[in-house]
Amino acid sequence: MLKEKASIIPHECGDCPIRHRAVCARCESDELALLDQIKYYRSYESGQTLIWSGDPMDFVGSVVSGIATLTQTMEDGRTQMVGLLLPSDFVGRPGRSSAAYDVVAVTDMVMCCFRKKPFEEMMVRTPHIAQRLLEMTLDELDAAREWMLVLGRKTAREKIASLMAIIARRDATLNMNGTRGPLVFDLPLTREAMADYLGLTLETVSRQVSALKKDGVIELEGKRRVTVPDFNRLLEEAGDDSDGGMLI
Amino acid sequence: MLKEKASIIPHECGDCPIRHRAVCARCESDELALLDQIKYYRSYESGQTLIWSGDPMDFVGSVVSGIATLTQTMEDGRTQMVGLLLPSDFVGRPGRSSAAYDVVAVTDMVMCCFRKKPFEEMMVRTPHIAQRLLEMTLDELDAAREWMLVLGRKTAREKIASLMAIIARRDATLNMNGTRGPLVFDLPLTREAMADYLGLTLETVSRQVSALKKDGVIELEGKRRVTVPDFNRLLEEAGDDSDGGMLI
DNA sequence: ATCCCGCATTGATTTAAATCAACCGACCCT
DNA sequence: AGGGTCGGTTGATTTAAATCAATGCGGGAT
Repeated sequence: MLKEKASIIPHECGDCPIRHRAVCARCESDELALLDQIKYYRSYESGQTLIWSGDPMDFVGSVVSGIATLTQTMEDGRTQMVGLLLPSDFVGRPGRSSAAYDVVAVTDMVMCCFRKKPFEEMMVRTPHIAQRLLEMTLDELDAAREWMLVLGRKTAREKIASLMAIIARRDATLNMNGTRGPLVFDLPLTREAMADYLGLTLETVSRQVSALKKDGVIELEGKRRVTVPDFNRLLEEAGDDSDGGMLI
Repeated sequence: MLKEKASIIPHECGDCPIRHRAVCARCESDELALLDQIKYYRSYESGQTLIWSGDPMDFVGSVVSGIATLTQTMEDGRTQMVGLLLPSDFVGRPGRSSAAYDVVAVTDMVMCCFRKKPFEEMMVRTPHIAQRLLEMTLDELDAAREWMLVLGRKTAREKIASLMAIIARRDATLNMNGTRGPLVFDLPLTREAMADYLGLTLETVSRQVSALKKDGVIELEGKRRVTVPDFNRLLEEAGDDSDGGMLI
């Protein structure tokens, strides 16, 4: 792995890839200029822990590129993923002094950070930021509740199918693949991370992925590249209303 | 059950029991006066479904008294509770036209409702409302993530203990029982509702409640009234850091 | 009283997923 | 080339919880 350390990647907000999806999405250009003054970029390597649960949190920020996980761990080591952070997702909670979860990079990533204090002050004066953050938080809450159904009531096979459907769907929206026909995407997670997301063991994940492949629900190229020949079939396997949850 | 139908219970906001915890908590008296103009009360009986998933939602509101559940149901009937609504909790999502979950009263209840349109308009002009709603939504998201750990990684016994701990804790904060010594509270949920919350069957819930009782972790008076002689013991049984999650 | 009905408990058996364990293959590093 | 590590697969066995099945019990209604 070539570790060219491009540790500071300055952007103009104007051509920021997450400009219209992140917490700044609703900001006018004058508000953006203010944010611009307090922002700074940080990059992290795959595998790095950005934030440890319980640590003081002196910044918040947006994922610009790459993927991270939010996880909770019990004393005996059992871990549950509670969030998957994709580009434009917000990290940290204004008004909270210490982190509630571990945040771990699963790919190399770049974050657009704000020191917490100035950001909080700005939030009070800039309703557009609070409005957008509310909207994003409500979306996250919906996603969390969707996952509660997956974790509490679905079988291992349905869980895997649900995860595939979610990744396929977000991949389609992120990359604007409005295409009919087979969906192709890369799993951003290891089998173990998938297990932590789904409340399973990695062996069960491996078995159920193999089973879905054997049954033609998915096709695999290597261990990470997935093709879904029939998205509705996948939704059926996920136990979802086969049209209630169409793309977008 | 005496069905005296006190269907309209007018309150002045000034002496509203949830005044300082609900979505209006941060409002100044002039803002409160505006809310007062668009609010109305509705009451529901235990067992009544306030809102069906998928239905158009033309109001939002706050639970004034009583308890309701938020549930998701799969086609084959498997159901998962995804939220427990207590006094001061907010129902509905500004900006969403149809309900995403069933909302069911588990006791008689009173709601303080706002028609969605006027409420949304008011939110734009009244940052105090949006700020408070953001805060409440972030809290709910934390609670949902806590539940994801419970659902994904805890054993049946730990799940029951976790639920008891949560109910005990909220009962203590709601009723200001800052008392040392044994906690006493009533379970607001049937065994089946507990099962739906925890991703278990009602038989397993019943067995594990009996087991916790046999082991002296809880005491039961009838089927609903619970005494917790040692809260730290309960937290241990829940698999929680035995002091990380103290009251408040 | 007696008959329900909804809620709850308890027991016997089955089963889905966890656990324990071996092994594979790709990639990296001396 | 050889050894090591990491991520992944597959098999055998165990186990926690689900399922199937009775039974208990308290509160209305008749």
